[in-house]
Amino acid sequence: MPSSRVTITDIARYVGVSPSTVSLVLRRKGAISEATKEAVHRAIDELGYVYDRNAANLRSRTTQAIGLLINDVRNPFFAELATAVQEASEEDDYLTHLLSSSENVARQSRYIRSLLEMRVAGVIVCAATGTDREALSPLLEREIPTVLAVRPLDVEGVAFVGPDNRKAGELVARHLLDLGHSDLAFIGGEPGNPARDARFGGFAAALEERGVGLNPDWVIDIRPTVTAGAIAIERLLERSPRPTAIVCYNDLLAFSASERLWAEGIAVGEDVALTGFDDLPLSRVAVPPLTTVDLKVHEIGRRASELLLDKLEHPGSEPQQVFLEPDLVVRRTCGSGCSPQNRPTQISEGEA
Amino acid sequence: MPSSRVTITDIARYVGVSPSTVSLVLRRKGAISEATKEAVHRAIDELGYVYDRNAANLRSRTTQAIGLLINDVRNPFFAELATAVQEASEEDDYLTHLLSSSENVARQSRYIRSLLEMRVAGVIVCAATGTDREALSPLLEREIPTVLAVRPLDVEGVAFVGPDNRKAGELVARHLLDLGHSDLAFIGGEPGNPARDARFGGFAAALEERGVGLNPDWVIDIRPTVTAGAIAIERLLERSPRPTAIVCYNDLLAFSASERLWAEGIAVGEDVALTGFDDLPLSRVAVPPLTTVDLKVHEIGRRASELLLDKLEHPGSEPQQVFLEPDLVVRRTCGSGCSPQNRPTQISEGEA
DNA sequence: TTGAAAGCGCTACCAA
DNA sequence: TTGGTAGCGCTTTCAA
Repeated sequence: MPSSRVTITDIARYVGVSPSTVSLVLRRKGAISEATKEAVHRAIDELGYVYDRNAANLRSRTTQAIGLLINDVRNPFFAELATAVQEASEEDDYLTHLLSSSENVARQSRYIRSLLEMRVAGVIVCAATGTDREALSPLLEREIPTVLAVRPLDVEGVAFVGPDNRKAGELVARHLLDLGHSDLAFIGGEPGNPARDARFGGFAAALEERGVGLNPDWVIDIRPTVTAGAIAIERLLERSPRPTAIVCYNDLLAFSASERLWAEGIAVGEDVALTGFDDLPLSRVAVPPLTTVDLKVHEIGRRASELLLDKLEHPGSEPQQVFLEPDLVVRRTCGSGCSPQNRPTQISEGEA
Repeated sequence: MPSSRVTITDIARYVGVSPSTVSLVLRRKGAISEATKEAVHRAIDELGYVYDRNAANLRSRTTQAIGLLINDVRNPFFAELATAVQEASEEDDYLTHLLSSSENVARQSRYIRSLLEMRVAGVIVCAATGTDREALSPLLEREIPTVLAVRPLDVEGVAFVGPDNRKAGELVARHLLDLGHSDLAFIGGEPGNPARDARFGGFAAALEERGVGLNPDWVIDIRPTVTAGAIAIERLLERSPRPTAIVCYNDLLAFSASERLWAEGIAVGEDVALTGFDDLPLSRVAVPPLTTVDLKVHEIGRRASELLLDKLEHPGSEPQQVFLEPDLVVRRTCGSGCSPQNRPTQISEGEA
């Protein structure tokens, strides 16, 4: 069995047909008789032929591939998004090239270039923190079909799919207010980050709506690293008076906040209420299980993929902006209102 | 500015040199005068040229790309591995094509085919559960440089980089024994899974070494899903007598086990000791912070990448088997021996 | 230090 | 239902 230099021409010769016929069989195009189809496939097996996508892409000047640029695969939220995009695009026979910038804008730019050089048909982008219009211009100038996911960006005429962050902020705030809290803190994220601003905006609006004051001492801005929650809690504990409920910018941050409170002997869910945003799989098995907002990542990924593939089939359509409705998920960190169906036993999937 | 149909020939004409000269400039090869280099780069900017990697790959019959096939990006352990591989291969100017099979063997096979069609130079594989020799044969038959990572497989002559799982098992068992425990349970993973068997093997050996009996009632086999820990704990609690220490197959499993124990009113770290394997970033901020074994994922990724790239530069070298030394990380779930440097405040990176 | 020409493996296009 | 031929955009090879 010859190594990987078997070409379509070899197959053609072997079967006794023309290269174009073999190509048609390979692509399931045109009307080819069952007999030749079979013969071609047999030859492929026998000669150990492997399709050369580089040659095909070059000649056809198209690819059946999209790029997915995400800010960090290590964040479970975005890993889930990536999985959803991969699955959805696979259904339409597109391959997803997944690249993780690790929040590094320079690396992100290199990856955009790579994607361009590969001639991907389109790109889905969860932009790294600090990305500006300029950074995306290689995509926009060449009019590569692009959809922004999760992280909105101040760029005109680009499609977007993400959560309704403002609504999410309102949801937690109202829940906490309904539980009788009126001393609410908001920790994590930095002003200027659109997701943080929208969540905080919804949060603040809900307070105002109920005539509850917002204590600026209880708003802690901090870059959302895995350790940030703990630091924010430390700062918060220095304040006097202290809040009775703490809204965290995301679940990851809530975990470290929760640990810090526990370490200080403050019982989360009893002495203080705590919430996150995202609803990671891990949030169900946190101790105590975290009350949070399901941002529908999987659906975001699916919709982003659908939007992009749709754009590829039907160019020239208006760029859509999709904001998915979030769901409040009440668990144990708020002390009450816990519904029994949120018990961990109910969880059904996810290999460890 | 013309769209992406600008070719090397256009650049050549614009500058007044030949296409081969432009090609040489692009690849930083040959001896080209500074003047022409500059002129070429200017032309590239002005005409908006984008290198066509498909054409280059076709002609040169090689690629500067490797494939990374992982079983699940949603598992933070493997997300970290992916990041490490990406970073390391980037240093050698290789692009990593990251594909996550989600533990689906059929999908994994499709991805292997895609990688082959892309003509990647080599592949790193974290095999999906259930993968056999046959599944990797497309790679092996064509002698594509391959290195298995994390998950060993019963395949002759293939390079491997992973943790020393047996050692890891010994480490936790000895720690627990040192703390005075003699009633130890082992939960999660299934016999036949090499990682589980090695960890369990080391665990059992350590008990035997100290003359401590192993109660089969306290060995719970279960597929390591996110919910498995809780289920295993439920089964364990039905037994009588009960163990005083519980070793979990991995950190994710330990989280749900921990939550379940908490829900039952059993204080982890006081009433019972609990440990995991992996040392995920989240394990430091779990409540209580999880005692576990650092399997050195990042280093595994880096070494796997180095091994592969080395193989690409120097073919014909013997396939190496690298087993990295694990480190015990003592935190709070064992009740004692907690060193202050494991406080969450010490964590230094990772965007949430 | 640069150029001319051939050709990588495939698909497009037209013809039969 | 199939075949012939040109050529996608690059690199290789050899020559100047």
